[in-house]
Amino acid sequence: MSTPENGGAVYRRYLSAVMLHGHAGAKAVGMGATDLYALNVLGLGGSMTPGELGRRTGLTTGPTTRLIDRLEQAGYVRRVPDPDDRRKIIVELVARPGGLDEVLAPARQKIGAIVQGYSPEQQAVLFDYFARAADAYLDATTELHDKRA
Amino acid sequence: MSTPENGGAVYRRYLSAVMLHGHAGAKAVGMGATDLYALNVLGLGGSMTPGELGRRTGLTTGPTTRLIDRLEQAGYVRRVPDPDDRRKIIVELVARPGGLDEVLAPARQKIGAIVQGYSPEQQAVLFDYFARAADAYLDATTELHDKRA
DNA sequence: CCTAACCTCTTCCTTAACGAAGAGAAATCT
DNA sequence: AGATTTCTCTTCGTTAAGGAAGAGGTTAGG
Repeated sequence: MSTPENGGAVYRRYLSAVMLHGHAGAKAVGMGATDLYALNVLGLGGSMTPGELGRRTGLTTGPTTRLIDRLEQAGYVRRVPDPDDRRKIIVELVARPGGLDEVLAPARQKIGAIVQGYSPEQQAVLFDYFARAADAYLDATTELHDKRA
Repeated sequence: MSTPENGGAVYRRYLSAVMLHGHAGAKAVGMGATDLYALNVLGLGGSMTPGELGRRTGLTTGPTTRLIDRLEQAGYVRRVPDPDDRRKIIVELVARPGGLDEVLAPARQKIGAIVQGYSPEQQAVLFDYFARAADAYLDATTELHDKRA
């Protein structure tokens, strides 16, 4: 069993496994790395314009258009006109049968089973951690992004 | 605060944040997606031959050679001759100052601080979860990989 | 021994993705 | 109203990455 003493190693292994799994899933549905990245950006940031998506993915306008083309053609995303500004377009996620979400679902079920093996109090600790850690990672990611600019 | 009721959403957000952060870090040090993937494979599986690495990354021999070339030139990896079989080469990870690990370190420190905010019993729950979840993800990744073959 | 199998690397070709620059359409400002 | 700014999209050229096929060196089996 793992203890806080070897926590660093345990955590690193966990992170690697998560990243590996995400990447493998993307590959299994024939998706490139930038596409997966963009999907995560949309999942976290909600619907946004191509310009905003390009900014957050670090792409210029040309590749951004084609990134959205790919995602739209694959059915992950939809282009919706902005009612307030007719120059703009809003890119929004779309539930896609047979898509990445379904490919990744088996793993999430396993995780769900693991989590349910804990007591309610323990589960509360886990979910509290998830929420806090997500914020920390998003902060750190923003810093990474700023450093590049 | 998060509760098990909205646990699915919380967890998805957490996963997206982790993946986003890894990808952003890789980009910040000028590393492609496959390179990051290979680094994770090596971190999880330990040193291995180019053939094995190629198999696990889903690459043929040509791109595998150049993948290792890139990683070696960037200082993340080292080629060592296999003492038992002189046809073989062993690729092993190398600690790299200024590399991906250091770029990602600030986030890990934040995570460390979060974890230390919990009681010892709660920390034990977290580390237990990390270990179990890593196994689950690795299993699921293997299944993904097999499905493609 | 000497042939067959194995492992890595090299070479050539194709494909995919990105950046830069500019066109077209719509909103904002004077 | 007219000019400027702001979006998105298109096009062109470049670069990076992957697949296929074969060469060179090494081990294993007849």
